Amino acid sequence: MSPPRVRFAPSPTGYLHIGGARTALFNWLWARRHGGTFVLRIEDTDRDRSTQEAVDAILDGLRWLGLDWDEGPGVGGAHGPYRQTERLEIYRAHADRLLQEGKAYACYCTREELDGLRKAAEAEKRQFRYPGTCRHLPHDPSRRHVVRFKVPETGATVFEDLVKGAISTPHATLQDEVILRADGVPLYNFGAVVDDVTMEINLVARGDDHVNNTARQVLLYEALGYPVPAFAHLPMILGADKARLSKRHGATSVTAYRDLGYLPQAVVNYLARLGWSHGDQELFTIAELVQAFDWRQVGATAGIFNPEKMIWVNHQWLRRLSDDELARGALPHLRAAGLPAEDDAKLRALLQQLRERARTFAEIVAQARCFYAPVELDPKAREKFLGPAARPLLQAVRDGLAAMEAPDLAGLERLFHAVAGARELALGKVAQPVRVALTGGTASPGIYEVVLILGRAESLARLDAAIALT
RNA sequence: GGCCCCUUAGUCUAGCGGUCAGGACGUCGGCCUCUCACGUCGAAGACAUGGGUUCAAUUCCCGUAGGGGUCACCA
Repeated sequence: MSPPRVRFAPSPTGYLHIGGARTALFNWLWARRHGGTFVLRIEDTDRDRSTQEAVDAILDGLRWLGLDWDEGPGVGGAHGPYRQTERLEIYRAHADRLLQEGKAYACYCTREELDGLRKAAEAEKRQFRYPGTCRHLPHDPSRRHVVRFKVPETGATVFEDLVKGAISTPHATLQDEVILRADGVPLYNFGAVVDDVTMEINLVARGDDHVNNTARQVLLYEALGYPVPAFAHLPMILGADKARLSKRHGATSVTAYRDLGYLPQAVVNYLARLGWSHGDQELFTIAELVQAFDWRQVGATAGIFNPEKMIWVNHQWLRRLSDDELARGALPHLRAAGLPAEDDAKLRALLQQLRERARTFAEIVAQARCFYAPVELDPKAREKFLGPAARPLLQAVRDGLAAMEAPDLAGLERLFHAVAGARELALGKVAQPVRVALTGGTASPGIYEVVLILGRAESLARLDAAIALT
């Protein structure tokens, strides 16, 4: 088989969403696996809904995920342009050929007439189908017209889908559809086919909301006399209620996950495993994905997006980050939250503690807050741990710490054990009040680490403040 | 509604005629322990349903039910 030429062809009507990202990912993986070409094409023929901002947002999302394209906007290529609105002559030429060969015809029906017929059909609870009004009319180029493709009335078109197997569509369910508007802008099926042909795409992988378009497209390839590419239709990604994933289900844009503090390789990992598998393996590096990906392991069933699993995957990758990567990744989020963090020893020590406890950069920010901002006392924690009984304990720890010139792990351990031991208390009886005093809450890294990260002076200050409250 | 596709635990999945139906997220419990987390040990939890085919069906075929998709001068 010749090297794959695959494409991702979003229409720029919004940001890059989770489903689109997975489609792009699978295409990209296949191209990279086999040394093929990944083409990015912008399908902006819906002029009312397409925007440049959306184009930018989509490119932005793809770049963040690391899905680089070999041909397309910004990088060019031998099959450009890569925006459909810049390819109008190409569609026109192909439509003219179909017209000349009698495989398509000019249709003069107005939108209003058609809408009327549609409404009538609906009133009678009939399935609307274009009646073929203009199918045999002589062509009059001077009249405003669209171009309609002649679909066979009988028979069926069958194609072999790489993930779903043979799919058959009876022609009776099809109709002579419009392929070119009066202003020369193509409709989806025609534009996609002409582009895929001229861009030499040999495998079309897309969401399975396109299965019903495929027969029409196959018919178009055949009418145009071009080879039909292979098809792979990926099952939809659904929300927890099994409805198509939408804003109702929470964040659906890729960049939202970036802002929420997810790692791109984690998003890629999760998305890859949603609908594809490789034995029992859950965690994949990008390189492993490229090496293992195959259409045969892509499942045919729709998948439900599970935020809990994705956050787990993210945690796995977060924990595996090098110290440098972790600091570099966390810093922007810390700063964005208004915390005066620097890439210094304090941050490194903190992150070392947090990487096991926080699953996203957002959680890192939440857990780092009390190390960079004044203590926000949790009322419940205060009530339970900062009562009168805590006073002598806090005082003892405070005095012990004040007596240490350079606190270290061993010294602190001795101090806490001494304070607890002298009163025959469990260590926790001392550690918890101190924890609340230092962090404001009941959950944190180990108490010695907390003291060390805060530093002697700040710890003493917080202890004093807490003692004053008891 | 027509047509197309799909159906293993709450979720993602392994399975490709004979398995105690495996793994992962989540959930619950034990251990570890200064809290949380990590780690670790363990538990509950699935082949939608009815017919075939076969010595044997989760696996192959048909029906039913359920879910999804699609029926535009949107993509």
